[in-house]
Amino acid sequence: MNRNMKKLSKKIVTRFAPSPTGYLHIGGVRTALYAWAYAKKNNGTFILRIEDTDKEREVEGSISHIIESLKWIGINWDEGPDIGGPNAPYKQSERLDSYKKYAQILIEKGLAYADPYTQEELESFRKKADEEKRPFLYRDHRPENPPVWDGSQPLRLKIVDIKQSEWFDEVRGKLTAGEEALDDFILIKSDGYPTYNFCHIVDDLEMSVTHIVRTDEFISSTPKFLALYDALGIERPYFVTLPPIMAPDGKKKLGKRDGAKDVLDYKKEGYLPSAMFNFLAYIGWSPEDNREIITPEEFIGIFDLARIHKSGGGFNIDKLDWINREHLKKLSYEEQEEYVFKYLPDSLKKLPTLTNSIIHSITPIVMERISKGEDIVKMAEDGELAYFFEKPIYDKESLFFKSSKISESDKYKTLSSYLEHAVFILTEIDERSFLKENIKEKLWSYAEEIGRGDILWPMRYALSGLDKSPDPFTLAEILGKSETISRLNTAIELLIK
RNA sequence: GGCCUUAUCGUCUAACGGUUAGGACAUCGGCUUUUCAAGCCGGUAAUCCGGGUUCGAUUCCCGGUAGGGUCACCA
Repeated sequence: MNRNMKKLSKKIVTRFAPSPTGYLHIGGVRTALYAWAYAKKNNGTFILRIEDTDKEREVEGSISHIIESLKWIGINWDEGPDIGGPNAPYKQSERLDSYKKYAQILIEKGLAYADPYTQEELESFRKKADEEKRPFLYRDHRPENPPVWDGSQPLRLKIVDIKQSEWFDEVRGKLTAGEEALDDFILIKSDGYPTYNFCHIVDDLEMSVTHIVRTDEFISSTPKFLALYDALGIERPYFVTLPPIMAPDGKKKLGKRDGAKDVLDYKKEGYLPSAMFNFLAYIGWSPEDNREIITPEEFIGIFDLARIHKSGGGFNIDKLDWINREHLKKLSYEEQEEYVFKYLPDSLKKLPTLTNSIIHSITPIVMERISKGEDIVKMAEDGELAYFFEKPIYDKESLFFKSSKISESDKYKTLSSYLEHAVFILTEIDERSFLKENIKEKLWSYAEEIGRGDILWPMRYALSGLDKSPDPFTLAEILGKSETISRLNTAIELLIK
């Protein structure tokens, strides 16, 4: 099947092509997400390709880390370095023969030549141009009789048609660039590896990539790519330019230096992959309706290149937290329990009092107070969970409600008598009916009689030992009848001692 | 600096010549409530500036301003 036939069949092929220079941050994942979603939506092919032609910047273990990151978010690929495919290999360092082949074609066409200059000579050209306040262009120094390329020197593309460039971008529309954007760029470095500028085009050609999805930093070099497409006589792909992701201050592009974290850090912090997916999908794209919460399936269904934004979107952690909450709410009860248990500190997990039943009971309480797993750790550290597992310790003065109507004289005796009465009422409740609604109902008229705050606050405090906690009825149900009464009696003893 | 590109509430965005400029996050207030959280209801808040085109500009054009990108033997 030749290229024209492929074109006719209109099979959409996109790719994500990271360099193995470290972890993947949200910018990279967002790019992958859009390329993937577009292929999925159109029943096309999504390829993962590793651009490892810069051996100096390569970081050991990056590839598996990148793969793990993409998989966590739910992105899968039809062809890639780990699973192979019809256009294998998918690591550029293993495709050097292809690049040599196309380089040879260009040499034969007289469109590529060896660069005879040393790095020092180039540097002085640059410096001179800089001093004269004009842009440096290699082609101003293009050698008249370049040596035969033997592989030890860089191979450059000879730009034969210096002109204004013009192309169409699926997001930005018509784009243009001045002549300065065109220069004799390096195709193959002196170390034998191709440059990105060259090899990504060869690979995209050989892998039949139809849509190039990437961020806007490549707009400036697109004229060079166009020159290469022309030199090789190949058809231009569709360009899909994504807006940059800005740092939280909205002032500059988000980069690793500005705190762009490894996406897997978000996993560690307890963000759900579906929430991260949702969040990333909305940095640079928005749906026609006003929905804010979206599943991957829904996203693929309504994703549309025409609705990709032109301007940069900021990274808003508050919004991510909110989205994560919304996704947490959508989890099943069992999943929520697992989630809560997962983030409990080991110190709590080891406690014999930590039963499945307790986990079951505290899950809703925890879930409505957190937006991510890290918050559970924080709650535990702040002692906001401890009272479920061990008896609270507190000062007896704190048992008194702030706007208590109890008179100062005999206040300990008065409050202890209130609590004794509460214990009496609770004792009457059958163990099986020791549920919050029931407890509240039984206690309510007495609470109304003496003043709600004067009994509900002390009760809650006796059960939790904290200024802030869930309501006493909920606490009583979770702790159970005997523990509840035991803790109330402890408070009574403290008061009358 | 050259070239390119972008511009709506504090933040992210909707609007494809005619809307009381909509929504979300954040924030503030109210309801509920013994406290916290959650929930519900409500408020404050925006078209960068200046010219055009048009009966009418957030929207189209030009200029300015500000932000971003890029000018590598990095991708």
